[in-house]
Amino acid sequence: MRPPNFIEQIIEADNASGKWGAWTAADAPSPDAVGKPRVHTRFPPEPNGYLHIGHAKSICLNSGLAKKYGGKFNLRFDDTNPSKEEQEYVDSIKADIKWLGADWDGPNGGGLFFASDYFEQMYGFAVDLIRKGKAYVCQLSADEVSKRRGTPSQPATSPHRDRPIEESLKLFLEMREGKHPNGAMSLRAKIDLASPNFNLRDPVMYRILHEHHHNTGDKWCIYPMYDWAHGIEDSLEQITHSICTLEFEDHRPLYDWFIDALGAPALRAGSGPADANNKVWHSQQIEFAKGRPTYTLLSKRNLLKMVSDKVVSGWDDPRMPTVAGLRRRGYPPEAIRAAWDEIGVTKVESWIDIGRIENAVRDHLNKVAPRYMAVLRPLKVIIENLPEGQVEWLDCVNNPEDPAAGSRKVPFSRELFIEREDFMEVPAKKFFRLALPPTGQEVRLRWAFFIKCVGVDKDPAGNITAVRCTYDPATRGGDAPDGRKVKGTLHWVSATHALPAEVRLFDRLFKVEQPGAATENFMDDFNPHSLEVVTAMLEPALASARVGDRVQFERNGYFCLDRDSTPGKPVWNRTVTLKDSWAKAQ
RNA sequence: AGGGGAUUGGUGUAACGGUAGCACGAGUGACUCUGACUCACUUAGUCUAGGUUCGAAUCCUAGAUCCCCUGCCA
Repeated sequence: MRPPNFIEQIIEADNASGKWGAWTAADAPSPDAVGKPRVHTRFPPEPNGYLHIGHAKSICLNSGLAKKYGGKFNLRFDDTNPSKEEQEYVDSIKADIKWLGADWDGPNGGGLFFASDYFEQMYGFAVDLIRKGKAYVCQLSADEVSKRRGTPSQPATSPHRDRPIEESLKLFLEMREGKHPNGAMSLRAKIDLASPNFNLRDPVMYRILHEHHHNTGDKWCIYPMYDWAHGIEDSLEQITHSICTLEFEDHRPLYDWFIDALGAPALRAGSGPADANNKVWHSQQIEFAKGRPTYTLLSKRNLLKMVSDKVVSGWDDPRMPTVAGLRRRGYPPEAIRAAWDEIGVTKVESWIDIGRIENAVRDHLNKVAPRYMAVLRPLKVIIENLPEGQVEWLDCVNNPEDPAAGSRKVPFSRELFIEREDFMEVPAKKFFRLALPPTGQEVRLRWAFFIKCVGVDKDPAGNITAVRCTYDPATRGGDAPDGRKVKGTLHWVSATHALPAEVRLFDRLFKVEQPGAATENFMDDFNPHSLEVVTAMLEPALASARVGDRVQFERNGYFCLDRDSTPGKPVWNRTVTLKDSWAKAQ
């Protein structure tokens, strides 16, 4: 068991002290959770883009915590800015999260929410704050607010700060009623114009935006800002631990200020549930560091540029670090979850070796992916002592790691394909595969027969067109009755039964670990060879594969049937290669 | 400049005043009907300088380096 991370330590301390109270029969995630300490997390995406592997960290963290501590996990769309948000993103985010296995409506699900569902309550809370003298309507333009922001040593200013409460109330109502154009005024919290933390210099709570909202339509023309809205959303959903990334650390005083301003004066950060003394549920904001995978870009701007410049085929291009891309590439959600769990959660900003994530993919697929034989770069082999037309159907083990996976029949005939790189006329040192005599040794064709090379055919240009071999019928199944051993085992496909297929071999999108670090322009580091397309020969059993199926092509890697496949024209994506110590040694 | 954070092998992490450990990577070997998987061994670390202490990654002082903050974005 890995040791608890710092967030888990906080939760365990809270559970021990009873800070958040216990689940009641009315709201427990399950009957046996009643009376147990509350742990309630959420993932609050803004629906303005596609989810990527970095978001997956937060999703796994938050939903994993709910599961681990028998609590609840909410999916909540933080849809407070209609000018950037669209229904399309709501749908894709839901699909991605579901696929990742974060159960907002499963056993530890707390439900699906929208910040926009709280707009009316937020408005009421804002009026409360104005009445308490803690917020005011400011008629400075955005530009002027910015100019008057001050410096670390000079406080900000606003001429409207001491406006009478009644006047702010009236103007705020007019804002809501649409009597003023965008930017004419805003509602600001009255906090501290001289604070060294600029977030506290009377931050804007509401701005005027005459825009259509994907959820509330045209009901509103004022929209709450993140800092004002987020704590309320957490509070209304009785979130216990509000987990966000490091850049919100200096927003925490503001998060706490707003909740305190609404509740009892004695509230402190993470003070817990509402009770007689606490009018407002005060969630605890906790910040953790994002993880940046090497050879990868995650910023929305940069991903968008790759999509619009068409250097990738779209947001779900299998080379993209988006959840949709990874899914299409064949990454199993279990592997993504395992990878982030192994990597851990801290406040240290770090680079994540992309190889770790790939390893997690191999690790999972090794256990579950059925094996097949497919030749990526075919070289013809002719078995001279096997008569034309004769077909041997051989039993092949589907998954040596999983006896329950059973076996299948694979045809063996006079003409076969093997991998080009599995043959050398003159074998290199420690090359255990097929080679010309006298140095060439006997090799095994997997689950089939031992074969020996007896010659090669070449075209006039000297290119090898076929390798001539003989087989030993006594080695049927792949073992010699006399006990002799071979050093190499090759995968193969019967040429007459082979299924041609397009196979897309992906490599990293960038040539360097930290794209853009050297020249500011990340496209300087773009890897022009990140996609290679080959026509491979597959064993016939693969004909029944369905889109999304994940299999191992023996000795080649893990592959996933792409949605571009059409009947008779399959397209396979290489998810990840197998480790290859032979290639590495070369 | 001011404010908020961070710093342990190549990478990611653990330690909560008491033996610096784990995982990944890398290297070597064993095994093998996938040069995969698995197994064994090896490799390498507390940002710096002082101080407190029997004892410091941990506490104190000073410094260094890196990240974030002056949107009516989230």
